[in-house]
Amino acid sequence: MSPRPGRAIPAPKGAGDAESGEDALAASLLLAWYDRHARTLPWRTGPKARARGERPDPYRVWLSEIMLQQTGVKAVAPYFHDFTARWPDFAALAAAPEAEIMAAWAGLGYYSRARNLVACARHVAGEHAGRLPESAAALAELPGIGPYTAAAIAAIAFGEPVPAVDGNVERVVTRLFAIDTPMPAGKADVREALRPLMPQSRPGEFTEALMDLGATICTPKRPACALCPLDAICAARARGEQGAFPVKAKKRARAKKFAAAFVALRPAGRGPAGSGPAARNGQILLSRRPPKGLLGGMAEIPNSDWVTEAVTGMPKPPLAAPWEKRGGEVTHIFTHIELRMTVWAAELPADAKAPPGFWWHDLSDLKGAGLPSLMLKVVEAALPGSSRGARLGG
DNA sequence: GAGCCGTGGAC
DNA sequence: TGTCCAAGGCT
Repeated sequence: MSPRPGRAIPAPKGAGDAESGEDALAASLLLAWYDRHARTLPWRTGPKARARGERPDPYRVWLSEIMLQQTGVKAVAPYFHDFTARWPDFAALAAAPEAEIMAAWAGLGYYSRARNLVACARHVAGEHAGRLPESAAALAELPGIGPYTAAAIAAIAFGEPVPAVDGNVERVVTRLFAIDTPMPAGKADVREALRPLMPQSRPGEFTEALMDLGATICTPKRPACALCPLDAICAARARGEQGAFPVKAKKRARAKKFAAAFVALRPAGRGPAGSGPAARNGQILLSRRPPKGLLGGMAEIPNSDWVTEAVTGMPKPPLAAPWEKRGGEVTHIFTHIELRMTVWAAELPADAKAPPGFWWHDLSDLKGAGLPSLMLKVVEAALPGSSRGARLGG
């Protein structure tokens, strides 16, 4: 049960202990590698500027860390640019309407992050004069900031030598020390194994180095051990068992669910009648999901209850109209649900009123509607081509 | 501790 | 086609 079976002699943990020789070596090797191979990312301060004493903007570090929770760098980058351009600091973000921020987050997923982002920004702006607290312990009190994010911000933005264990670090460290405690319980072992490695001088860069190593060299499949700075001291590598770490439990199968979506359209209220298919210049009926739960707080295409059996007829629509099945079926995969939505559409008169809680939105500004990806798929199925310009992953 | 909570890319 | 996974947090 030792957290570090790969080490021959456990390091003493007494107060004031210097790093063990092996720990210091590992940290030194990793930082030297980072100096040559650090990824350049929009929210970072690179090794050269760091050496001049510069630190990254805590607001940008915080924003990036929230966006990067369970989300790849490639997906985050355009959202990060958009957010920092529109809201450059805590005060600006705190002053923005929540619906606007939710719409800007649309497509990035895990929408509770956006709600917590707003709550956190307002708390920091209101209670902390627009500045983040600097310790991991204090950061962890803020909404949307858990153990990992608190440690990452504290280390990267404020220089606190605390171990931040994300998926990358988990993989690197379980392999380095051959830690075989199954996740997520084993995360505590990873944290304790990492703690004595944390360099006092460059904890932020050390944290970034672990993540870069995990993202580019110590990958889940086919790790590039020949290029790894820790190759010679890696316990899993010595055994030839890199693929065995980290140990994880199997995931449950996804539940299948069925529903119907209702794409209600009305022509533009004024101006010349459009030539060709009038719908793309018209409006679409939207509603808002309950504040919590799946897609909580997001705009949506009106839709039926989600049930476990295939839908045969037409469920109750949001308003009376000549509904027709159009665009077949949309399949969308969530983390734990596979959803199949049949798409119904109807053209309404230009003066059709939106029922209470619903509103009409211009199809020419579909992106501004802030629809999550599932709902964009529904629109695309009903009106091919209409979502051009929206973020649809193509 | 375990389930819930998005999305898109890689293999 | 199915599976895993990505800088996790909340309940």
